[in-house]
Amino acid sequence: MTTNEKFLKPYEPKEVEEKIYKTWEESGFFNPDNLPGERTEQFSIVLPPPNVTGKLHIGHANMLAIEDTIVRFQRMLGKKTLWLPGTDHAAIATQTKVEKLLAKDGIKKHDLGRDEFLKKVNEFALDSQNTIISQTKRMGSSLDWSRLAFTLDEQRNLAVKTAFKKMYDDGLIYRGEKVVNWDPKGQTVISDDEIVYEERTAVFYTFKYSADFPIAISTTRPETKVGDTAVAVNPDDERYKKYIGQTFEIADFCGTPLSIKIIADYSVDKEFGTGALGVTPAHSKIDEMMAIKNNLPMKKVINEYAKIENAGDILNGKKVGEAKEIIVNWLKENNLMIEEEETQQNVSTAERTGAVIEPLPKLQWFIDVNKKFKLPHSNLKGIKAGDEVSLKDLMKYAVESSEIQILPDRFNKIYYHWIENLRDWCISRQIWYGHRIPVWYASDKLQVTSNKKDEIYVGVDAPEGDDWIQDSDTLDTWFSSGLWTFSTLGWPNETNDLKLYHPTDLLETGHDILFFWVARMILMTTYLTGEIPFKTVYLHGLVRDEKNRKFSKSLGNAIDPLDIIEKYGTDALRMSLIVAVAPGQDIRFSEEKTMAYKKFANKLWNIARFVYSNTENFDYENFDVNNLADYEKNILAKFDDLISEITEEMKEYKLYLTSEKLYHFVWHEMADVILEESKDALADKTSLQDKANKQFMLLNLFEKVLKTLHPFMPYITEEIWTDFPKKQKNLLVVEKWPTT
RNA sequence: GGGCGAUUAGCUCAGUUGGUAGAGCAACCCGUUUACACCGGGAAGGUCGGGGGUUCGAGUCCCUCAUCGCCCACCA
Repeated sequence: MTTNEKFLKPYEPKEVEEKIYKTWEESGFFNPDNLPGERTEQFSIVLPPPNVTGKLHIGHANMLAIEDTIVRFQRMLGKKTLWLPGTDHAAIATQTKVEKLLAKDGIKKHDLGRDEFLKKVNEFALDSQNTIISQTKRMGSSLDWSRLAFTLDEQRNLAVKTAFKKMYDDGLIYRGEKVVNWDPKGQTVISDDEIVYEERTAVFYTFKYSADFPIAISTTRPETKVGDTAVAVNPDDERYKKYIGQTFEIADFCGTPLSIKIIADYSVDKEFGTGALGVTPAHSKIDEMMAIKNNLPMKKVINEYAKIENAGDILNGKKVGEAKEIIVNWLKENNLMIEEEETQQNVSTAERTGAVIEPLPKLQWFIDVNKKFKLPHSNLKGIKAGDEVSLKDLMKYAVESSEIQILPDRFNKIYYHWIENLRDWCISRQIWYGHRIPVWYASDKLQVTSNKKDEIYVGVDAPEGDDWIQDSDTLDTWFSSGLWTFSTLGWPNETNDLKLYHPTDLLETGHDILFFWVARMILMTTYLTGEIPFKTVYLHGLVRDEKNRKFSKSLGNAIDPLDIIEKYGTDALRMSLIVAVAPGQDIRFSEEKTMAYKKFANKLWNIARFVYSNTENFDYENFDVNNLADYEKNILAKFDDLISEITEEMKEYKLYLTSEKLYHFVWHEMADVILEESKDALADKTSLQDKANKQFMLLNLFEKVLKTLHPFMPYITEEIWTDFPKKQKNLLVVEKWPTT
């Protein structure tokens, strides 16, 4: 097909995208080792690994569009550019998904056993990974596939075990019996960050434990009251002062004997409820703290199935909901109920399963975020090797020192606030899919009970001898994600990649995982490598539908990016997700906007047709620029000004501004004005020199347009570039960004 | 309860360090023998949420109020 014939039809994305991506892959240029020319500066970024739970959604498309645009820009600037791909095993999410799939065939995971079940999960994960990779490619992502990583592969497992052992040896990982967030549906512990609060109306009951008990208390959870071991009052409260220190024996509280001590605590609000608080140490974190301070016994009365235990026969074995009814009725029958009042309450639910969280005391593994230790190596600003710091300190300093810059910067405050409220991170999970905790116990029983160092072996490899039993739990998925910037580069081995590409330049991700992921990466990386994980964090917003709702399967409003690509082409989709979308701001996805950029692609296509067909016998490369008239010189100079402006913007990741400016220039200046004003000369209505001047100007502008637009619209620009009249040229991917 | 964001053309949103308001879509008029109807030309549309302040000058900085939204939190 000749150049002219090709451009006679409207631009058809489907016909070029697959072909062009193949050309890019075969060129090897996505791998920084293969990039041409002398490249002394590096630019590196890791892909936030999508969960292997299924397909990509429009949010992923948004992320890929932004990152690929930045990466292509940096590569064209002449940097040794690495964008490293991977996927996340997403422990709980993936396991839950596979369990649901198996349930359709009537299969339960315990029927299969751990090994068989994991085989199924791995098959699913691999399948899902393949889908994700092919979808990612369709977005035009210039990822170095030769370095593909998975959070649960062997190399990452080595990193995880190494990190765990080091933290254990430094006393930063400990095993402790504490009140944790138990998910009765998922049958596992979850971290504080995996809790979602749901506002519900509840009844606030005010009652006495028994007729002779002097103080009334209020609660929304009467069913936990069989586990009470104290009542706390404010020490300044005149009403209750005289009881402080006394212990009351209650022979029968709904069939259960209670022993209640009256304690004093300034955290109790005199004005709230009755001004007295029933303390349930085993089933509330605040109560647990009070119990520790006052040396109160902890009485576990709710088990892992959210059923009552260790109470009287009336309640034992009852679900918490039933137990509540029984106790409420019992209180009424015995004239102990004083008041029932409706109130709004925040109920903790598990992010993944939706189950109501049951706080329970359990023996689990934690990361101590407050313990001071000596940082062995440090390239961090303001912290020397050997300085005493806590993990919290590290997380705070890294951002406070501006060594890490968060965009937009209003997220700094949110980040600091989170750190201040951060409690020890519970990292063990009672699920099968994930990194097995690298801890072995001297016997089976010890796994359930032991907290003593000499009965526990922690190591990268299993201990010698047959008697050791490995902990059956796995790690929170964010533990391995936290290592992502350096585990993907080969850590703990001292690889060349690690030296060249770490710290990475940018982390681009959604603001919804600032705590889950960004903060954990800063924690892990500063501690384990003495470096920051990345210099800049670019937080994008959530993509919502036209009615401003989140995309979800249950709403049925999910958009498959592949359908959009099918209709409008990848370049149009990318532009619609980038133009005028400020960082951190949620965006409303609109097909109309995508349509507008499909038209823009066609506009560009027709400019190509016009420029190429009007310069067919023109010798672009040997044209003497001194012959240009002021008219052309001014136009070219003006565009050069624009280029310097957008180059600076792009370096500051302001691609939402750049894309709009380029769009405006191409359509409303180049096409609407400059092309029109060139027509007379091109039709030989003026002089030969004028015609040549215009021909040169058009080609020169167009060359720069294709290059500057390439990061945003890689497919169409690369395709048009193949016909550009230059003898010496590379693929546009590795052409030099035009700067003056 | 604390923190944050938004409020700009009918709709969805940009507006970089303060210097006479921008885009897409929609709506209006005109135009089609060639780069493009996935188009062109033209016109219309905003006291930048209200009020106050700083400044020669404020969409932009400060204060205050209102509405909507988000995040965090142990009032049991």
